[in-house]
This record gives sequence, C-alpha cells and structure tokens, in this order.
Amino acid sequence: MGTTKSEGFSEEVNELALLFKAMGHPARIAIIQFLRTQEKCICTDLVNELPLAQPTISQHLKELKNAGIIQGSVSGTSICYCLNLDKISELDAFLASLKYDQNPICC
Amino acid sequence: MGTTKSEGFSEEVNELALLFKAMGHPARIAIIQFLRTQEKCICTDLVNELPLAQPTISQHLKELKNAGIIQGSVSGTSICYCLNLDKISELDAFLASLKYDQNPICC
DNA sequence: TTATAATATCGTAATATTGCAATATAACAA
DNA sequence: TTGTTATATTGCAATATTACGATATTATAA
Repeated sequence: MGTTKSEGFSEEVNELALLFKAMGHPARIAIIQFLRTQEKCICTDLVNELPLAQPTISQHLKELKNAGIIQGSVSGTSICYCLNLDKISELDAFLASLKYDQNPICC
Repeated sequence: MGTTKSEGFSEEVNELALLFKAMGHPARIAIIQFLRTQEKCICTDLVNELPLAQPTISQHLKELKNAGIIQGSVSGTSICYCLNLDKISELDAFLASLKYDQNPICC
C-alpha cells in the first residue's frame, strides 16, 4: 500500500489523474501562473519569486516537465520554460465535458 | 518535511492546488466520470464498478467531498452523490485563462 | 585556465497518502 | 427485536511526497 492502484482503470483515467496530480501543489500552480505572465520565460526568477529553495523548485519543474505540462529548452546557461498548451487543453476539455454532460435532475 | 509549504503562496494558488490535488488520483477521476454518466447518482455501484474495496472508495469520496468537488445527500440507507459544477468551473476557468493569456513568442 | 552563474542531482529526515481488514453506525425490513 | 444493506471510521503497514543542504554539472566570462 501507499502505492496508487492504476490497474483496473482505463488509460484515459490514469493519464488524467497524473496530469491533475502534477498540478496539485501550490508551488507548481505558482510556477504555471508565473510562466503565464512572464514576457520571457527564463526561470531563475522563480527562485526569487517563490518561497522555496532552488533544489525544491528544480524538483517541481521536473515534475511538471515529466507530466508534459511545461517544456524547457536550453538557452546558454539558463533554461527557457514554457507551458504546453496541448496538455492543458486535455484537462480543460475533460472539465468542460463535465459541465455539459451532467444530468440536471440530481441531488 | 513531507509537508507541503503553503505559506508564501496566495490564497488563490493554495485553493487551486487543493482542488487539483483532490482530482489527482485514478479512483477519484473514475468516480467523477461515473457520476457524470449515471442516470441516478446513487453510489453503491461504485464498489462494483471500481477495482477497490469499499472502505477505500468511501475514503476517496470523502476527499472529493472535502474539496467541494462532489456533494452528497442522504436518501434512506444510501447516499446520493453528485458533482458540484461550481468548483469544476473554477478549475476550468483557470485552465482556460492559461490558454488565452500566454505569450505567443516562447520556446 | 579559473571563476561564476544557472540548474540538476543525491541523500535524507519528516510527513502524507494509499489500501484494506475489521469494525462501527444508521436506516429500514421481517 | 433481529437481520440486512449501505456507508463510515479506525488502525496500520507499505510506499510516496516534500523540502533542503551539499554537491555535481554545464556554459560562458574573465
């Protein structure tokens, strides 16, 4: 136990869960918000912006990248991160579908 | 450590993170999908539908309810759960905003 | 080459999450 | 009352996550 059970759930369900999980942390939401509002997406600034140490931020960036929510491209000594709108659209589509499919006579 | 640091992040960021976190598990996504497609939202069926034991499902329902993503109303011996579209709209609005605000010249 | 700046990785302690058996509770039926 | 059905709670073992200091890596600058 302690392990999340993924067998018995559809691919789609597991994929969505991983994406939502990757967003389920304040630092990672803050990173996403920061990337949205930045002119340039170079990211040492996150270390000054967020109340977390550099290794911790690096770790959160890695998780977002693994989930495919952000992309990073090397640019000299620094790395340019940005949002991957495709993944974000997947989540958005799922949530939007909930709003329309739902049975009106409930609870 | 092990504890998520929430001080230093805005209320909004923390709230969004909690909502996403609540959805970051296959069982909880499956529950949400099930509620969407059911005629009636009575939920013993989840125990037959999902590959998890009854106490585990009960626990996941509780987490979704605590996050405000679903609501439950007692109906005799059983409980009628349904989606709370307001919360879902909050998440949806956040994701949708990412798609429009983003800087087009990036990475 | 040596320094510096930006980022990543490792190791680890503290805490959280997950899943389930056992058990409790609560509403109704016989 | 006794049983039955639906759900919740408790307790616990296994595992995952979080945060960070120390240290590595990598690219450029001096």
